[in-house]
Amino acid sequence: MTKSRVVNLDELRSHCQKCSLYRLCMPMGLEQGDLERLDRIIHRRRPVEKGEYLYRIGEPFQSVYALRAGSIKTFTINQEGHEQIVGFHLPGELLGLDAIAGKVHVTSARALETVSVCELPFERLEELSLQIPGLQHHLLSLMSEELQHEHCHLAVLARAPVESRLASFLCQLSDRFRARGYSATDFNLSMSRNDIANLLGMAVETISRLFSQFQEQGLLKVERKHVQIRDLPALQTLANRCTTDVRTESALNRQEH
Amino acid sequence: MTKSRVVNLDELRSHCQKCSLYRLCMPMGLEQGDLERLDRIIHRRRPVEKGEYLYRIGEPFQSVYALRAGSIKTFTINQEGHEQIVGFHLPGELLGLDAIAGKVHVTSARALETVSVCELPFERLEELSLQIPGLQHHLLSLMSEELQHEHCHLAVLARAPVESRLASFLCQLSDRFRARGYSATDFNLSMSRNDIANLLGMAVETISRLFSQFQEQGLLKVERKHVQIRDLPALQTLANRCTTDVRTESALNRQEH
DNA sequence: GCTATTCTTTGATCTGGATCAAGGCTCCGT
DNA sequence: ACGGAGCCTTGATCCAGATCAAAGAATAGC
Repeated sequence: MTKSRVVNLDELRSHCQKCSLYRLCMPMGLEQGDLERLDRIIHRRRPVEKGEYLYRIGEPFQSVYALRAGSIKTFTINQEGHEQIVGFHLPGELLGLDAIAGKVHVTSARALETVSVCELPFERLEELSLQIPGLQHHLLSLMSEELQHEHCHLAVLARAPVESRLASFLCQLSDRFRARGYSATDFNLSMSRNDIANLLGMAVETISRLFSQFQEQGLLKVERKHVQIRDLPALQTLANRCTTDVRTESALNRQEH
Repeated sequence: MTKSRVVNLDELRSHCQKCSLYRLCMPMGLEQGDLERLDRIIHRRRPVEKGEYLYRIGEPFQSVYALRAGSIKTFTINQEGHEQIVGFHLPGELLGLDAIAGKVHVTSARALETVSVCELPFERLEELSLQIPGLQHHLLSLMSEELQHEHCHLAVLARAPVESRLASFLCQLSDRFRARGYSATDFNLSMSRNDIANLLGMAVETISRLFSQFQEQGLLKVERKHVQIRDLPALQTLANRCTTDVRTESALNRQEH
């Protein structure tokens, strides 16, 4: 997250072959030729600034987006116009897959900081999936992971007391940073307390109080956006997650070959 | 739901061509030949009795299941062994897609009443998806719908007061029954109050009180498992759903060609 | 058909976390 | 450097809905 504020324009123009993330967003073991075919359908878009939208609810669905740097929140809007965050996204993740069925975006995606993305026109991606071995399976797997992840989130919202919710959120972030080669215990939150509260179905004030409480208990140090986890095992115990979150697990496996 | 208790053995042995549900579970517009190829990979399993498991968390993932008759609940188990229901499933739905990524089931599926299912070995389904036009897209669409549906559920759990939760649940059921050609206002709940409470993240007592309250308000009549919706619009207003739930919407579209 | 068990309803109480209120910090633009 | 607009924190109060308790249906097992 720290690194993501620096946007290297050369890097933006670079190809999958050189992208340190392609193991996360695309299947491993792709032939060189396949990687090139994939590369050819990808539009490398200019950076999206903090607060800008990658796509909005209701827009026609054309492409999915692979996040290369920075972080993004996705959310729905209910009938009162209230925003409900469904997730935060880190580099290597594919966004927009939930719009396949309706051909219209059902969530909005908004940059939490400057991000760079690869745009993958979905129809062409589907065509390629019929041809490149493993690509179809990879897409299905990614969606399946997302489903699993939502199951966990759902269980948290349905049952967990507030301490567990925040602990669970932090542990999950920790895992995801680790999977990306960043520190698992020392990171910046790119989202506001408000956004965290929204995701976890609680009030901002409660988030704030919990951060203070966790700090007093020696579980972590927090200053503004910066979090340093002091006792990850204790935090994990607090989190008591439904099942190990596979999203991070499989990302790790992929990372390690 | 009412009909589902009668299990016709002839029907169980019948093929996709004759199945009234194939429009729901499989893509429409399949060539006769394609439908036969699909049909050939399907195992028609004997009925699963109420309370029996279709699959359990941790079991190796081999197949997805198309529900033909009856209803099923799927749930995760948290570390205290507590069951968290993630959904109820009606005829025409495909179950088990969340296990693709990990090759292991991450939810358990348990019959709420006697059900019949078609088992589709997933590897063979994947192979077919590379060959039959539209099948790959259909699978992706189904998963995408599921994701959307979970987003809605998530929004309900995060924000909605109890009245909205139950109203939302009932409206959704109503829609899904309608999409299947059953009455949208008159149906039986195959799940217990406990299961409903669990899904919606509330206490059984609250569910019970709300049913009484809704009845007093003239929104519905409820007796034991049987629900008769009297004022669907009012219920929908109460529900105030995040976005129209696409799962039922697209099923309707498919039904009507 | 009878008893045990599980499911459902209703009432009374209690509490976790929301809401309300207010002051301090940051970061932004000028 | 300064002023203003959001953020974030902390404290005080309140209430929606959980929990506890108990009795009445329904179903299953014998």
